[in-house]
Amino acid sequence: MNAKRILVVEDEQPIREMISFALGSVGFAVEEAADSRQAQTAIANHRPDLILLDWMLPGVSGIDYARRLKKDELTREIPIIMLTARAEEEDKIQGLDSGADDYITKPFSPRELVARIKAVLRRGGPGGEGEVLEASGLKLDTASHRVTSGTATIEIGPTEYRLLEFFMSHPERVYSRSQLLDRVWGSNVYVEERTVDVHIRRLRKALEPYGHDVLIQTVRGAGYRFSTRL
Amino acid sequence: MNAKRILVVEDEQPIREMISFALGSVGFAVEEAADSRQAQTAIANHRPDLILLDWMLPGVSGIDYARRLKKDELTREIPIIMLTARAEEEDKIQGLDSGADDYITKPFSPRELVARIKAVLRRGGPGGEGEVLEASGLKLDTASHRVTSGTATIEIGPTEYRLLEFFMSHPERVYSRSQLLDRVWGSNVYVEERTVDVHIRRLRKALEPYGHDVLIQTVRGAGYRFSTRL
DNA sequence: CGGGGCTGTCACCGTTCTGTCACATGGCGC
DNA sequence: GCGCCATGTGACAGAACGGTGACAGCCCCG
Repeated sequence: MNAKRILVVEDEQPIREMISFALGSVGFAVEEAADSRQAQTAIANHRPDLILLDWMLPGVSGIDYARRLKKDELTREIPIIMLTARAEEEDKIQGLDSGADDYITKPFSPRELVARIKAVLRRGGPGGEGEVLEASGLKLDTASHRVTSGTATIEIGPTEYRLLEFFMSHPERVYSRSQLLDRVWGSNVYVEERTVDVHIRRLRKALEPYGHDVLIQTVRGAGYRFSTRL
Repeated sequence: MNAKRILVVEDEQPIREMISFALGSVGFAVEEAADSRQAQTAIANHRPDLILLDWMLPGVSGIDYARRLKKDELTREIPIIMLTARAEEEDKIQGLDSGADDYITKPFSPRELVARIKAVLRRGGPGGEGEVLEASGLKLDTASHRVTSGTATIEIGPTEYRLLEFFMSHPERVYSRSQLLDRVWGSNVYVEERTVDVHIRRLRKALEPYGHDVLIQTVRGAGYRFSTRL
């Protein structure tokens, strides 16, 4: 596989170099840009597979730039990870609104950065768009973000959707609450393990009218499992 | 599951004790160290599962110490959470390449501390590969945590599962009650040896409808054996 | 600023599991 | 056949575990 190209847009040189070094040393092809103009040039030259975008940029702010990228047909599909120094909730929300695929709060470890990048790349990666997961008549269309059973559409919340998507793409395997938190919620989210139970219940409740709730199985003492077998 | 060991490296005694108390009360096994020398000793004695490292330490600074830990082959894999009183950008930058896995800025709540520790520990190993153990038509799938015979799923409790998993991965060999307690229950658990008998019986009872109970054999005066031979 | 959707936490509850006991059963040496 | 001792077995109380309804905070949308 060709090395993935990462474009680092960050105005502070030391940080930029540190990131470049960290990513370069694990095999990514890194390009750097200090502001949105340089970024545009870089994108035009070598379309990156992912953009790391600093929150604070001189001139056009990172968040505005992210919006611009997501509006443009040519760049819309490039995943963006926002780097932000501030951890305030408000920032995070705005960051998500901007269309960023993920965000990382400074300070962060290189390991975490790499992990996030890989995670985001994985999402958009192979199989392209529009994968349809199916099990016992329960269908989940990743492209349209829709869950159906027969002709009926099943309404579920965002978290339940992510949970179901994870389960359906990793069936016949037990996951502990801990692992689910990691894989579905994200690695730097701090919530109670029992919260998983609640979302499992919400998911089951939504699937129950169609009889698909049996697919979500409890493995006492171990976690939960998605399985078509009883 | 064994309690996770946390090593707290912090020179100010009151803070150290507060942290110890907070972690101890939620079930972590806590060890304390006031400086990097004590920390080294503690690590040598009982390899911790995670290190809480104060930013400011007398002598070798926390950040230098973190770098040292991450260089050493033996300690590289131990996750580190840095405790820092200052939130300045400069410190963060330095923190970036110290190799720490997370950062917490003082003051912090015990709750947050615990949550982040759990989150970091969670990242560890996503669990190995799925192995399928088989004997005389009895199948045990470690990935899905399921025991089957033909098309039927055999329902067994957690302890019976662990017991069967142990037996199937160590077949044709006698284990005394004491050894089974050690390998299946855990090394520092106090239970009666006869308890093994009871779980053996429960396991046999569960396997009996499928005729697999003959695989669990009593060796009078020695213990039990899992064997496909009569 | 009030309603509605979503999320994370709790407290409470029923179920399942666990470790022990007491007693039954059974092999073995004498 | 007799006793002895190891093992099998049914019962049980307490603990652990997971299910569930309720609720408060949050944000978004009129």
